Amino acid sequence: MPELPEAETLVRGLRPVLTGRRIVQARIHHADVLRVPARRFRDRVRQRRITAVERRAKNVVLRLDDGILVVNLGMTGWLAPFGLRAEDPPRPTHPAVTFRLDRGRLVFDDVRRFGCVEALDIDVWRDRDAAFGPEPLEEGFTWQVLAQRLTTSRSPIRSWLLDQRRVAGVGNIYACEACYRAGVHPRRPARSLSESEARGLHAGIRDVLAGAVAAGGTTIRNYRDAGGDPGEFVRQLAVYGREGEPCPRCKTDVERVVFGNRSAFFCPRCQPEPDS
DNA sequence: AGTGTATCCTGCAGGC
DNA sequence: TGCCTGCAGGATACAC
Repeated sequence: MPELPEAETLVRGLRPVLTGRRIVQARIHHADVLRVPARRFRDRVRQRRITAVERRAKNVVLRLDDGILVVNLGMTGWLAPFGLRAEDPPRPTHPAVTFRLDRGRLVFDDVRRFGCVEALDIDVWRDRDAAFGPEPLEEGFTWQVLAQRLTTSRSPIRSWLLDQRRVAGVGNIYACEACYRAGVHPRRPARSLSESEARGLHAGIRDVLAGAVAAGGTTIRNYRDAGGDPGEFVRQLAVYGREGEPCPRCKTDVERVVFGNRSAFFCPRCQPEPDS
């Protein structure tokens, strides 16, 4: 579910209320969101203070005074703060982990439990962090950086964009939307993009992600921010989830095609088929 | 190196 | 109403 804009929105809501808090204890309701035995996890976070709240790729990163707490939200993950804001969010329906804090509590809620919560040593996190591709909204992500990276791969551009080692934080919604904005068919081999198409894709990625952050993310079904509110970007989606509806630009019906196990949405006229 | 398939899990929408 | 199928914002492992 959550891609970069959703994780970023969540982080922005959590940062002011979690920074400086101390984890008194963790309660595990569903150990399958952990990667180590529950007891080991609890021991690693007990009495640790949260020193910073950040995002990397699609992950919520809580820096602790000793180690790092990384939350991958998976498809339906959500972090809900209670007793920390003027108003509490709605009660979680599928709590997996509850962190009791020195004031209030933080609940990791996850319907499908594809998400995961890990307490890592700083050096383990450093390696993990280094394996992600560039953050697309940071200054260093220029169109030249993207164009250069595209040249090494024959994989379809939509699949390429989903690989977190190549560019961090892009998921299926924004990959489809970025391809649309660039006028590039989602199945085009990455290295077949011309220089001007790479420029267009770069702009498409940045604009769609920045727009989605500004709108508080996209809520298709489950996504909620720290206050429990949905994101509004769904109204600005041009193709994702809009099979059979008119392309905003040329009015041709949007199509859906499945490859790499995921649906891709595109306008057959604005994003012509690759030669095959 | 790429692709298709399967897996984890729950919920919901649509067809009959 | 109930049952069935397919689908879902992610990530990974496998065989070919």
